[in-house]
Amino acid sequence: MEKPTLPKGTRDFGPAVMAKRQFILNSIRGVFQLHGFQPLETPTMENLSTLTGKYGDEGDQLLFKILNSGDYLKDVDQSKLNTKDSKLITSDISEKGLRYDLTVPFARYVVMNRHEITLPFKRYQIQPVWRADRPQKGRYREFYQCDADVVGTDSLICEAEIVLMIKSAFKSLGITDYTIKINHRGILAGIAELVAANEKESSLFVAIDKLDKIGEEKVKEELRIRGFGEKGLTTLFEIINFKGTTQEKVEFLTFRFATSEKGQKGIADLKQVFVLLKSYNTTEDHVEFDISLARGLSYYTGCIFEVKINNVVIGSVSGGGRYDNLTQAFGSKEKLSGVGISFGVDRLYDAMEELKLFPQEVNASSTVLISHFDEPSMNYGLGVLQTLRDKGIASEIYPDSVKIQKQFDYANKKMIPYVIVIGSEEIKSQQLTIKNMKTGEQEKKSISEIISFLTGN
RNA sequence: GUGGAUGUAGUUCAGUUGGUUAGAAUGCUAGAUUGUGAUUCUGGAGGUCGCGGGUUCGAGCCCCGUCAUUCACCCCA
Repeated sequence: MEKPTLPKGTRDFGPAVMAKRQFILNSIRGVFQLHGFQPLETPTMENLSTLTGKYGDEGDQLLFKILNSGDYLKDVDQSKLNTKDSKLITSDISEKGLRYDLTVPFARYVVMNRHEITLPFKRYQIQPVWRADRPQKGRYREFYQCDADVVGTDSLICEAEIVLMIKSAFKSLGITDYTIKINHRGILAGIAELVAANEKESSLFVAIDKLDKIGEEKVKEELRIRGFGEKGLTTLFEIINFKGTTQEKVEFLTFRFATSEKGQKGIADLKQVFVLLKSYNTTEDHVEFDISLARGLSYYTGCIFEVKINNVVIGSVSGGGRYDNLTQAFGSKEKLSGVGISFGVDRLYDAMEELKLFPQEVNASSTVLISHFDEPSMNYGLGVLQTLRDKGIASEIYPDSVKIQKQFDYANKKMIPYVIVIGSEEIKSQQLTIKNMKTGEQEKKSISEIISFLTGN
């Protein structure tokens, strides 16, 4: 028989992995709720018309499309079929696709439910998304995103709170060595004006975003190929190579952007965000104003964020920014500004695994296993089991009458810290043996003593 | 979409210039112990060497194809 396999880029999550994933998910969910965000879920599939055109040409190609049900070729024009050009007929044979991110479905939801949403609307969403690219390290075809977005306000308090939420989430995850990079599309636009990028803005942004990865020379090389002149390149690197404190960068750019309206706006926004952070009584630790941060998604218009964990070779674990026009793509006449952040659970997992940051406890399943020497003691154990569960102690009984070694092995494998041993002596004396599986120590206690021992009361 | 690497036991891997019956560790399983494990000892099961073809007297090893996994590019969480 053929061995079953998984589709490329997808994974099963066994109990040990799930325990750790849920630790991450619960931590992030807790942070979102603490900051006043409410949950939202949207369908796995969306109409293709909802998804296409929102992520650029590259993004459209990475959409998973769902074949129409039934006789999907029936109504396709024969001449189109004869061309054998699959792009021509995709719109005829597929009208649904899997969601590519959580922001676009959220925008769709806001437009559809505008009448019952109170602005500003703060929602969080934790669901898998799908992308049809080729998997590699830290890149999957199915992965989870944890998004928190606010729509309906231009307030930069939202930007500041994004920084706070990132800090708070990383604190509860135990990640200490990381950098929140922050920049502004206005600043990038200002740079583009200065180097006369004109129509080539996006290739300029893509190239400078790679600066810390491939280095100055390679970026220059790429930009020359894209048709940028030496004069522009000199100006560009004068700006993005500027080193200094946030304060110094702001002053430097204010000077350079004297004639750029967009650039000035970017500086003013960022300045304000840093002022607000101060009002929150938080430090600027981990926060870095990075002039070369660009981010690919074209819908960002204001501040942009990206979070990297240091000393781990993995892409960014979190990213986000402000977008002014997203709901307009769905025919909203009202201009709703939104700003959001997304955590990539799978990358956080990989990074935390590599840095050995998962607490030992997350693996524990039950607290107690009830083991027994014979059938009468197994039956007696059932009553004990129920008593423990009534007190909220996660517990289980070994369901077969087998030798004690096997029951202990089971407890060890499931990392159950305590085993209660029941035999004829225990039944007679009403004193059960409780064993600490780590130290091997054991003592006899009554059920009520065991309960107060395990619950710590 | 483009390029590289790797496919041998459940798992991690050895396997000589191509030579007889493909090994180890670990895990699994049964027993030294009829009330005590992770750390003793002994036995047992488990492999169409990814798949298909070719070269050869002979292929796990060489050649071609194919599939899978993985890394990088593009792009992205």
